[in-house]
Amino acid sequence: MYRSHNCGELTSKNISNEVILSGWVQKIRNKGFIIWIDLRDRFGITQIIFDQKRSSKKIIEKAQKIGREYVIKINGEVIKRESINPKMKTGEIEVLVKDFTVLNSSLLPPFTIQDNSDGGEELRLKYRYLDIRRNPIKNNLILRSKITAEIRSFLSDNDFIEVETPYLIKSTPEGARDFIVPSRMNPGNFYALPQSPQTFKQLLMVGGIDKYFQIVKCFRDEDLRADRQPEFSQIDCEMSFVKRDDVIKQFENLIYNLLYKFKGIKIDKIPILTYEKCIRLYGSDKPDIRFGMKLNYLNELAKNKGFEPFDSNESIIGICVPNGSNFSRKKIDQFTNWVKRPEIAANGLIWIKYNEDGSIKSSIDKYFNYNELIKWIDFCEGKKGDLLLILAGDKSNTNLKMGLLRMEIAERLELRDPEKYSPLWVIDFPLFMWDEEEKCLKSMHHPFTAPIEKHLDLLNTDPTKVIANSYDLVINGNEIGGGSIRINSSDLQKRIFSLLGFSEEEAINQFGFLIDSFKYGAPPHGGIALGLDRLVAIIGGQEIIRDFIAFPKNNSGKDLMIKSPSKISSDQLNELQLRINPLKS
RNA sequence: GGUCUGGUAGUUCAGUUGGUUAGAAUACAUGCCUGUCACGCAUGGGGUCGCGGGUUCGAGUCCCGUCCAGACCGCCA
Repeated sequence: MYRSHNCGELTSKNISNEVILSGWVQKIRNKGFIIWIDLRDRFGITQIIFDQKRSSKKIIEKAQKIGREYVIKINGEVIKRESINPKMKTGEIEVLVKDFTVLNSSLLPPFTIQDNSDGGEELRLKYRYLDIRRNPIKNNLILRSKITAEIRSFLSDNDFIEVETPYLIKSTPEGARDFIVPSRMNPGNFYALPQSPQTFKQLLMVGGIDKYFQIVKCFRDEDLRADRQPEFSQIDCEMSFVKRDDVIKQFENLIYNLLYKFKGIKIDKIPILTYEKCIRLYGSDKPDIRFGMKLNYLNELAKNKGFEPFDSNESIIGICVPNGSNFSRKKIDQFTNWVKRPEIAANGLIWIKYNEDGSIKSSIDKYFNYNELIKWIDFCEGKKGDLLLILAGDKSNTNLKMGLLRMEIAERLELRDPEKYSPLWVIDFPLFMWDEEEKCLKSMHHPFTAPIEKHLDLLNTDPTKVIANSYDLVINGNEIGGGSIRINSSDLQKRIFSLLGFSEEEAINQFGFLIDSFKYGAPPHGGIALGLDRLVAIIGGQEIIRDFIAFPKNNSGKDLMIKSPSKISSDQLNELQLRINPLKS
């Protein structure tokens, strides 16, 4: 028997019990007359003790050879500690070791296995199996497991059934780059890994499944970010005979349940904002609404007053930074430099301090008088002590730049409270956007998204104005999920493909199975997909998803532990009838 | 594909204007310590300064190239 108890459960109730424990050596405190070892397993830490007075010489000598991260099995008696540790769950007791076995020794780990490890990111990924022994990672995985279980039970209770869809599917030009898998039995042909089970879940609706879900891996061959991995998990759902508000209501309940169960927070009804309003008020389609600092459009007040930077630009936008009037010149310059970086490429940042004493100090004092500037501050809903920051630029992107600045300021001022949760539905996205590079329309969401009913005619006259019957779920500035009511008519679907520049032949070739299925009584349907990794990270109070995934990829899409991706043998290439043809760079 | 930042002890980092034997903390080893729990004290070992080239009397430090890592932009229907 390896253990009678785990390392997290013994308390003063167990005093004088004979127990067997197995685990890893977390920490050795050798005082000479006594050796204490913190023994760790998944459930916790129990202090075990070797004592000159109470243990045999042989055991103590043997104990001297134990090292960090050795796996040992001990048996002994639970005793009350002479000095208790109130910080530990098991802090009232310790186990006096009668005998022990080294089950396995350990090399010295390359970083400390502690909550605050000294290990850097790269090293921790290379030795991920050691990193997982640490509480922060282990607890993230436990949280993920619990959230996943909760989601499964919620959806099952709501009559959803889980159906698996294939991973080896067909590559299509729409959307992100596919990961490609060569087919040995069909040389020269390739499977693609799914970016989402989109078409399959729609076919399940045609198949009468009605309410489907799947917690499913999806794959996108695009560059990584803190919140983006090439393989990621989605809570993929689809429902039949629903309208937008039915889907929103159903998943609002799910989010309510999760935040209540895991954070103890009862959220109000989730607000709904249109895409147009999001962009106008926040300069983003995934705004963080935990804090204010909304965008204000100052054209009417500030233009044509003889200040060239305003007069020569299409858009003048201000935001009020709460309690920003006491910022040093240096701090404001940091923001100016930030917006001047090539990623933002603003010309400059104008600042106006509305001091606590009612006075005003600004970078444009020479051009505007007190009364004018007060009007601007009023217009931007500023109050004494605030700082008004203004960007001027093109109509098309100045609001987006201001949106980025808004987030940067919030980040630096720590306005993004990790204990606060502000979900938001964003609706009424445009169905299409114009791709300037390829000179064609692209789907904003995906080509199976239905337009809102009253815009069906607009498809023929002005497709860029058509609003999609879609919805995104945003939490704290993170896009957690998105979905739509789908097209279920083969004619409309064909029409959309044609607007996207597909020839009839291409559309049939790539999505004929879906278009055909719609001819056999496809019910009205819609759904949503939530990013599980992001959702778990957000509930875990973070925005970096990496540590909520057991074995993630690094910034360059590599697994540093197994060293993938890697070259394959020439035999494997031959079997697949493939040849590597390096392109000149 | 682009911009920026970094690479020095097992680990995390410091290293001034280019100048003697490259440091700290932590980890590790040894010894001491009669209740530790971030134990304490003493001693000790530990370096291809990412790699290659250049400038120089002299390079961890300056220049060029390259590799690796991270953040961001593009990209991510």
